[in-house]
Amino acid sequence: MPHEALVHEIRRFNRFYTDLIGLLDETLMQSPYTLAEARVLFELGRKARPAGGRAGFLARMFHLDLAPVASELAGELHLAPAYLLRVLRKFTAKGLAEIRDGPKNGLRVLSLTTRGEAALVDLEAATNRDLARLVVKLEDKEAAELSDALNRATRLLATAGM
Amino acid sequence: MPHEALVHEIRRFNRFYTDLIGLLDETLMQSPYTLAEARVLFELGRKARPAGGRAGFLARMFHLDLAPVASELAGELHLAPAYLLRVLRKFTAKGLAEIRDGPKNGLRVLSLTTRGEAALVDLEAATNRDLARLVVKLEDKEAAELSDALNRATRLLATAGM
DNA sequence: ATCAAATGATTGACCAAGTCAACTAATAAC
DNA sequence: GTTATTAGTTGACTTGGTCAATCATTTGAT
Repeated sequence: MPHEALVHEIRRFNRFYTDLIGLLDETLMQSPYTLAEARVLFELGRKARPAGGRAGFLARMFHLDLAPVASELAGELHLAPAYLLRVLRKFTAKGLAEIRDGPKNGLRVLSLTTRGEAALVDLEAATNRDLARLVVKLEDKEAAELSDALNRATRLLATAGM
Repeated sequence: MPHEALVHEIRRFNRFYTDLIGLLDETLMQSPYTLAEARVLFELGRKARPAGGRAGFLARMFHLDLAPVASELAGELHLAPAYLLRVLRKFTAKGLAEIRDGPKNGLRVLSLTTRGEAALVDLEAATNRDLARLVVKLEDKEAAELSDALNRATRLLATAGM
């Protein structure tokens, strides 16, 4: 099969890339958060609205509630519910996040506090700084090529995976 | 700076790719090995010669005659020496690997037993099967494109990183 | 030759990340 | 109204991984 070579290429890339992001993870470890905690923080930032926050106009109109429910987050991050809860407890204890009862009771709606958003901004700044240091050596043309390569890879792997 | 957009693209790719290999890791978790253990097994297979002293078929195939020393392996895999040793102990207990004194005494030379190589073959077969299932949906032309994209990304990230 | 750093390996004690199973609470189904 | 389901929650526990102290071998200085 002609795909066998591709399999080996992917594994080679895997080794390479895993090593690379391993370096970035180290900076993440400098932060007061576990890898899992950092992922939760990121995902909350991507999906949650602030505690006091109003839903956006469209969101209200079409009942698109983007504030994530605990189980939803657990599913997306592949975290055991019990463990996610511990992480969230830690966050609430530090005043970074809030857990409130949702409209459908029994469900819990998650949100970042202002302080949580600040923490997220800090964390993103740190990882961005690291990545920036990594790519700063690239010529503009190379940067464009890398961007293109990553997009292609994503698109192809995604169509393969679904 | 024009690189800022690239940084965000890399992070997006990171999320995507991490998720993807997360799926593959799951199959790895089905195996009796930890992720760390699996990595040690892989690396031993890539570098170690079998106990008898001749290079194993994998080593021969890739022209690697390098019997790894414990500290070397710990460095490459970024594992704490103490932890690597535990993994190796587990392997020797199961008859998968051997630890012998090297020429420079004080150093320890590692090798896979025949049984260890068999275990490695099994493990590689499993992960290859998963990857194959992933890419089988690609047209030949797409497969070539993916291969190209991964190679470009590797090259560019490598030159950036070093 | 001898003693002092230095490097690598090893061990036991320890910590914390993550799991498991049992339980509560709210909703949905019949 | 009773049962079954789904989400959440908690405490007990397992185990992956770390830390600090120790042993062993080597290297370098005097």
